[in-house]
Amino acid sequence: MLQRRIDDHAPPTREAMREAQDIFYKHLRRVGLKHTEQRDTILRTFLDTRDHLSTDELFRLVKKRDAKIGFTTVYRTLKLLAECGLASAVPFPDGTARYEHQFNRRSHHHMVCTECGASVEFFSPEVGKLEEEIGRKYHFDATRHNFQIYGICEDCRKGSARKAI
Amino acid sequence: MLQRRIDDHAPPTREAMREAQDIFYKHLRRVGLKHTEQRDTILRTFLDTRDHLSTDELFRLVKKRDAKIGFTTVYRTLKLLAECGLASAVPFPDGTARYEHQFNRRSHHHMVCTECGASVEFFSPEVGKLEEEIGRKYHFDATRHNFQIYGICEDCRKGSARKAI
DNA sequence: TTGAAAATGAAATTCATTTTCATTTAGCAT
DNA sequence: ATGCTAAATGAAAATGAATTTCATTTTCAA
Repeated sequence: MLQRRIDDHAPPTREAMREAQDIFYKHLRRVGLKHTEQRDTILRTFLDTRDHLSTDELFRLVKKRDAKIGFTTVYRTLKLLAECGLASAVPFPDGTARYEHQFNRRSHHHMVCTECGASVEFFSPEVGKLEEEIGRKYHFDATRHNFQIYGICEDCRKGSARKAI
Repeated sequence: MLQRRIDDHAPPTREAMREAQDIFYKHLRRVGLKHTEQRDTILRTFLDTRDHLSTDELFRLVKKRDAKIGFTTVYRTLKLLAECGLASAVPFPDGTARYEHQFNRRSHHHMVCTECGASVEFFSPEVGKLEEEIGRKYHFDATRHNFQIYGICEDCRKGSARKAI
């Protein structure tokens, strides 16, 4: 199931898309890989989607644009995107690996509803500060963090309240 | 590989062990399940170990105490322990599900070294406060959270510095 | 244009997790 | 104590996501 995702981000501008492609192809050249149409399609599809995608979900979306692209290629491209920082894995409680785009995004975190699976983004600069502080305190060279809050969202709370009447 | 784990917690006292068993067996009775020797052995083994255990790792430890206990039983018991709050899953970057004990533990978080996989616990009451605040702000009934910092630990930093010379 | 290196995608493999099922056990009622 | 019934057990099979293999096709630099 596609994860519903609530945030306040606009879709990527043509400009941003271009920049992301640039980053991707620079990365490919750096590690001696080639520029292909499939990789292009996969990158675009990924950037056009705001949800947290599993490999399989991205694969389905990619197939709509080019039915000949295989799962394996999507899988490998997603890894490349993660390598160059355009995507990053978000651990979700359903066990599958999900990716979100990382390019041009404010540092953010997620609230995940354990009932319906919806995830709501939130922004809290404090969390970033904590990362720094704690890294310093423990002599840990902190590069990134992960913060999720689990609970029941308003909709589900109302839903089950209604049922209870 | 067993995750090295650095924290400042003492092994469980006989007292704490007893209390945990009590919680477990009350839970079993509540849901109409039975008290068995296998479950007892598994609980004890789990509590005696401070590391973050995957099901398979716990299984290996349990086998040392009673070679006849099967993987399936460990797997199912671990789920029961999670149900009654004695264990909880910690999402690790290696993809496998890992559990830690939750009984009588302060709320804590993890720093994970992306190089050697070691995890260091830290305590930060601020994180709990953030959970509350944010839940209130977004009308989200927050029940728990997850906070991990990724980076390079001091040992690995020294190690690679040495290599570079 | 051409050839070497890389990419592709279907299929096979791996591996953790979960389920099935025949057998054994716990614990309640007698 | 004894029998009974629901639950527990554990070996094996099933599942399903992640990863690898390999024969074929494509890219791109010379």
